[in-house]
This record gives sequence, structure tokens and C-alpha cells, in this order.
Amino acid sequence: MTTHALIEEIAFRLFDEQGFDNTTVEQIADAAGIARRTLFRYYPSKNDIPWGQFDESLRLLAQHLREMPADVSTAVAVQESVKAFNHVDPAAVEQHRRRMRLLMNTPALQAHATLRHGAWRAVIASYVAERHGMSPDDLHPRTIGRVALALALAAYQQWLEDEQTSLPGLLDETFAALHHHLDDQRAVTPERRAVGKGQ
Amino acid sequence: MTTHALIEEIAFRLFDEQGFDNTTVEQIADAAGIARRTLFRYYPSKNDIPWGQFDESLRLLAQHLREMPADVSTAVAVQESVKAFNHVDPAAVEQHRRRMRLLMNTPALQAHATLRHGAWRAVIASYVAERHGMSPDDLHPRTIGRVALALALAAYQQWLEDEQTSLPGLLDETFAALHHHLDDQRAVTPERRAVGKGQ
DNA sequence: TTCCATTATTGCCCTCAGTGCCAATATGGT
DNA sequence: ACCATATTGGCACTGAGGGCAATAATGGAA
Repeated sequence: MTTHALIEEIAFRLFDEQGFDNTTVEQIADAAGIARRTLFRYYPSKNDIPWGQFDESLRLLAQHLREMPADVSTAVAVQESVKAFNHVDPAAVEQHRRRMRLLMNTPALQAHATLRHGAWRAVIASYVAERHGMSPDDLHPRTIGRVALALALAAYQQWLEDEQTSLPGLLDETFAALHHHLDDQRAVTPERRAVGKGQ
Repeated sequence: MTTHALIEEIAFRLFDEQGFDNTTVEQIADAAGIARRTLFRYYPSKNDIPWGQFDESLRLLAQHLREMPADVSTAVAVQESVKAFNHVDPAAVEQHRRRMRLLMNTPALQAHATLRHGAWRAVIASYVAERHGMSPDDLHPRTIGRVALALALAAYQQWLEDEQTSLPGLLDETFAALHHHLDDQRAVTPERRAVGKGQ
């Protein structure tokens, strides 16, 4: 039986072996034992293949945000939810790293990701808007959505480059780096350094 | 004589008339009186046509950052330079809005933009790294680069939706929104609203 | 002015992603 | 076994983009 999981697995193998750009949709289809045309019924585009359970995860992110207690500040609620969104089962860490490495190091996928990220940002923006009695289209919620994504991506990028780091730790570090940057309004102490690696 | 400016002008006209996706590279080439193959010598891809002087602007951004006095905080230096980068001559505002509307409302271009934005982020990150004696690849500078871009894009998005707003004003508002978000760590006052429109 | 060496322009052909359309095939219920 | 329905697959087409080689400018040097 043909499943998304099967196609994805085969595709990842080919991407690893040959690179994303050098792998044709036809090769994936052949390896999966289905027709090219059928593969396009499973995935709207080649770029969509490596995204796994992203849409489902988005729903969990929205849910997690809604379950945050009201006495936590919006900033903390967002930060905690972003960390929860990016929590991965220890057994799945290697596969997750593989996925993210592909997504973040392949220009075509990096570009395509922006479209997926739009939905992610919208989830954050909706929550922030709700908490402040605003529209999700207002400047403030949109800004926070974009910034939260920026922080998450910065953490991911670092995580992919250094096998030793922990993702939750890096996420905290990006939030801390931002605080540090903004708090540093007056005197600038050039000898200041980033805090140590998380966990 | 064929120039980038001419091709761009013709392309924009066709994009306005027919939409970006419905306009083929061949149509642009024909209208510009050059061969399809030649157009691809002027622009590496159709997606690159609407970007105008972006690369040159990047150099100006880097220069502006380097010219910031050392007694201004990094945060302010970045904020001011981002504003300077996005300053447009009043006479060119309409064309700029046209360009940005196309870039930000067309999915294909929205995706492609990420690749251009990578260079933008790198300029910011390099500056932040320099000021703090870090590597441009460190977490902190990269984070600030990503956040600065997030703020700029949030401002642009709003600017495109409301003809009345001023871009510098919106940029300040996004920076303010972020401050507000992060300062609001303890009590949350749901009746709080965004500050008034800039200028 | 003429010739030569670049450099720019173009044509041709190829690959590959993605889509529309319709035929064939499986599948589940009766 | 039979039919209605959903899935799969085949075919042909468009459009972006690249490799390559032929053909035009073009800007000096003689």
C-alpha cells in the first residue's frame, strides 16, 4: 500500500544519495513503485515532500497556545509554545535533524519554506491578537509572529551546525539574545559576550 | 540599447496587466525586443526581474551601518540603518510600492525573496558580530539579523495594505511593538492597544 | 578604413516540474 | 458476479531554465 510515509522515506534516501536537485520526481515515483502522475496526487509539488507532519504540528501549536494559563505573559506563552512545537522525541532526533538539514540547506526548499512559514506565523499572530483584543492582521500580532519565527529559525540553523547543542537550549538562547540586544540601549560594552551554550 | 531598467519596466507593465504567473518569460522578451535566451543573460530567473537595485542597496546598508557612531547602541544602530535602507525618494514611492506589492503578494516571489533576504540578514549579522567581537556565524548576530528582517517585513506588509501609513513610521512601530511585547513579562493588560499610526 | 579579437546576442535542443484530461483499474457494498 | 465510486496511471502539453555553438556587434590596433 502506498502511503505518504513510504514515499517520504524513499525520497529522503534518494535526496541523501544524490542531493535534492539531482533527484527527479520520476526517480522517486519509480523507486516508490507508483506513477509520476500519482506522486503528484500525494504531494502538490516536489518541494512539499520533505515536510512530514507539519500541518498537524501547526494544529498542536495552536492548541498548546490556547492551553497556556492566562497569567503567563504573552511573550512567555509564545516562547514556551514555540519550544513545545519544536520538541522532538529523542528517538526521532536524528530523522528530524536530517529533515531540517535538507529543508534549511537546500535553496529551493529554503525558498519554498516561506510559504509554509506563513501558516506558522499566522498561528502565532492569531494567538497574540486574541490575547490583546486585536485583529490577526494588525501590526503588533504580525510582528510578533514574524519575530518568533525568526528566533526559531536562528536556533535551528545553529542546531544543524553543531551536533552537540540542544534545540530547546538554543531556542532559549535566541530569546535571551534578543532581550540582551534590546536591553543594551545605552552604554555598549564591546567586550560583552553571548551566554554559554544551552544545556 | 537594452538595459535592465528597460526590461524591468516592460516586465512590470506585463505583470500589472496579466499577473506574474500568467506572464511568460517569452512575452517579456518579445515586448523588450530581445530573444528569450538573452533575457536569461540579464536575469538568472524570472523571479529575479523585480528586484531592481537590491544588491546595490545592500552595499549602502552595510556602509550606513559602518558609519554609525560608536556611542549608539547596536540596537539603535540597526534600527536606524534599517530605516535608512528603506528610505525612498518621495517621487519614487509609487514605483516602490508597486514593486513591493508584487514581491510580497506573489507566492512565487515571496518564496524566492528568502534567498535575497539571506544576503540582507548577513549584512546585519556581520555588523552585529563586528560590534560584539563575534563571528557572523554566531547565534547572537544571526538572531539579530533575522529579527531585524522580521520587523522590516512586518512593516512592509502593513504599509502595502494601508496607503496612508508611512514606512519609517511603521518601522518604528514594529520596533516598538517588539519592545512592548518583551517588556510585558508580568501583568497582561488585555485592553492595551497598539500605539497610533506613525506620522 | 580594414581586420582582428572580444563580447553580446540568438537559435536550437534538451531536461524537468507541474497540469488537464481521460482511460483503466482497484475497491467496497449488495 | 456486478455496479458505483475512488484511485491510479498514461499521454500530451506548457513553461522555466541550461548547454552549446553559431552569428552578430563592437572597440581598438595596424
